[in-house]
Amino acid sequence: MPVTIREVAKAADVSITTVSRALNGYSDVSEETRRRIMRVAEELNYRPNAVARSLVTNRTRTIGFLVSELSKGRTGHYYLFPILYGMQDRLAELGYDLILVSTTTTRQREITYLDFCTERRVEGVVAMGLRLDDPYLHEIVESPLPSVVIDVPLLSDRCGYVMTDNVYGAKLAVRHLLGRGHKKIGFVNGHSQAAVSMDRRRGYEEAMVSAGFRADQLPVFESDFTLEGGKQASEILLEKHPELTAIFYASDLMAIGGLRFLHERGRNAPKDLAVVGFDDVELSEVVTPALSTIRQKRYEIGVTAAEMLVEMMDADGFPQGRMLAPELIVRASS
Amino acid sequence: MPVTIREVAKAADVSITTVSRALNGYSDVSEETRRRIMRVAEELNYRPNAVARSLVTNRTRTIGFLVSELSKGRTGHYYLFPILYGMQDRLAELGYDLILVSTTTTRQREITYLDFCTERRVEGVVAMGLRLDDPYLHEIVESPLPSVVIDVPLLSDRCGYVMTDNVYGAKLAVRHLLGRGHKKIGFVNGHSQAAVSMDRRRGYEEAMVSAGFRADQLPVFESDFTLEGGKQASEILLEKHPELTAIFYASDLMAIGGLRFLHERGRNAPKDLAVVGFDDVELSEVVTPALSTIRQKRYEIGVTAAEMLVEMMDADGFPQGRMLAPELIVRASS
DNA sequence: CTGTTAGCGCTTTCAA
DNA sequence: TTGAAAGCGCTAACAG
Repeated sequence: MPVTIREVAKAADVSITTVSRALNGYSDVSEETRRRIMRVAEELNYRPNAVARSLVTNRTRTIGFLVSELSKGRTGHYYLFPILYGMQDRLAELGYDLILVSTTTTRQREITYLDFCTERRVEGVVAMGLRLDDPYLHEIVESPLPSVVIDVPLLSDRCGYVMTDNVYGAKLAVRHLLGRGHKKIGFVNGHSQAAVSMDRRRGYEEAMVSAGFRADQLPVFESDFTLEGGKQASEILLEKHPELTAIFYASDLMAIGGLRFLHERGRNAPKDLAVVGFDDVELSEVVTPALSTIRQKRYEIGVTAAEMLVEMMDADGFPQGRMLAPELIVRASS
Repeated sequence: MPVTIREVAKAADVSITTVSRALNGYSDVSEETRRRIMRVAEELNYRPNAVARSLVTNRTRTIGFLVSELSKGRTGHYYLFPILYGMQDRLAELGYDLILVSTTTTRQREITYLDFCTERRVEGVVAMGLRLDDPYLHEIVESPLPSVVIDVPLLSDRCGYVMTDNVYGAKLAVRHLLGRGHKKIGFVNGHSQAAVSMDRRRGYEEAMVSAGFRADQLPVFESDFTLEGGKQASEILLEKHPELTAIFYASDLMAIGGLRFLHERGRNAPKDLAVVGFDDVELSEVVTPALSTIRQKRYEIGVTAAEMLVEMMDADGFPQGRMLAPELIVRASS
């Protein structure tokens, strides 16, 4: 059993109250006593029991991290890791820890998201990977628990969001292709239940319309964000629109699927088709040809989510929606 | 503020003890009382405070999850996600939750792994991504806290491990290639500070020696597990040993790098070079040509780690080393 | 079968 | 500048 505050007090010959004050940096302790207590605590290797402290302060400094249904073989984790790291790093600095909120709550009794957080006295939640038709989405957004969702622009009383400015990102991609002289630019979108899909489509359409194309005649195909999906989408889209000289994909994985499709047909990017993706996952830099893409600042998204949440919790800040600027990365594929 | 047990007791007109007993499923409560209490608890939407419970039971049902230095742009997360899911799923069933143990402990004051776990009263730890020269490794293995490490065969008083039988896996790969008629089989290994590298090399060597080759003349090159590393390794190894007709890579990512190298040179697997990887990450199925590989049962590794740890914690089981059998997956690249 | 009592380890009034 | 005492919400003897 670990050392308790009582043992430290006894060894330092003071009351536990004084130990508590000394160790928590209160000013009303004489320097001499403080030093003695610190020394004793050190010698005994004392570690305050966070559980006991939480019970009295009513603060657990615990943040829930929820990734929806990711266990089901989704490929989304190629995208989310840097976000997680950004969150974790910043939260550690701010003195918070992350606990994973299981979505496959197969515990003895079924337990909801909010029940879990209530029992554990989780102070706030960051959620990602949520589809618009995800049953959790509503629960999280409407819950009184402070929360931040990634990539879903829903604001409520206690829920903010962080995401990339996808409309702008898509425009960057299209303008880049237009600038390269392309006129026939297709778009392979992600599934319709992702909020980002709508924005990326809008960005694509607006940029194309600005360039003089008719919105209702744009070559668009809806896929599912995966590599395989991107491959199939490319085939279908190019069959229907053989005149295309460029395709913008709403994810790197789909774009890589496109590259693969081309390769299988003995064709190549950027010669036969210019290819631009979205996300800038690690893979994009190393595929052949290296993939041009719209970089999302994923680590920063994580950091921002962390700070926003803590501000809601600690400083009574109200929920905000924050858009981070993406960045065009030109590589070999376009 | 959430509802407390006291309020439930008052509303149900019993003592808090009885409420506790009823809700925790003790038998010494009359059916009628129990039902009444359950109903009241339900109505009030009562959720027991896990913090308070932990303080008295001295159990937090919290497991630490440590991934070493993964934030530093490592590509290891392609591998580890399914392990995490396996753990999380099984631990949820067993009534435990995962808390992330930050390795970049930039908190106000520096705090070690063990300090963190002590303060949070973490009951056990699963660690992965540990290099043999990782400073955490020693600390974890020697710590009195029950722990399980993934992919490092170090056993101690309180630390067990789970990993794939890498020697066997490598042998499967080599035998497969031998069976296809290959005689000149090279090996691209991961970095030397990974325990799995040693085993995979041993498996390769033993299989080759069994087939009549001399151990000291085998074409081996040490790389770093990454795609880019695998690409470079392929170039170097093939330059030095142009006679090779097959290469076995110690990771899928490196093998994919190999495929890419071939492609850039206008050559192809399996015609010009048979390629086999290790891990069976999601990507391997969708690259072209689809990658033959040694499948690690990653979800099962996670499940096993969870069960082993819980057995150490709950049932006073002693630490074990567990090897899971890998599986040869033959696809197009060989 | 139920209630009383005594803590778990800590923080926080309130007095001294 | 220090200590005594109360109590956070719960479980667990021990009586009755």
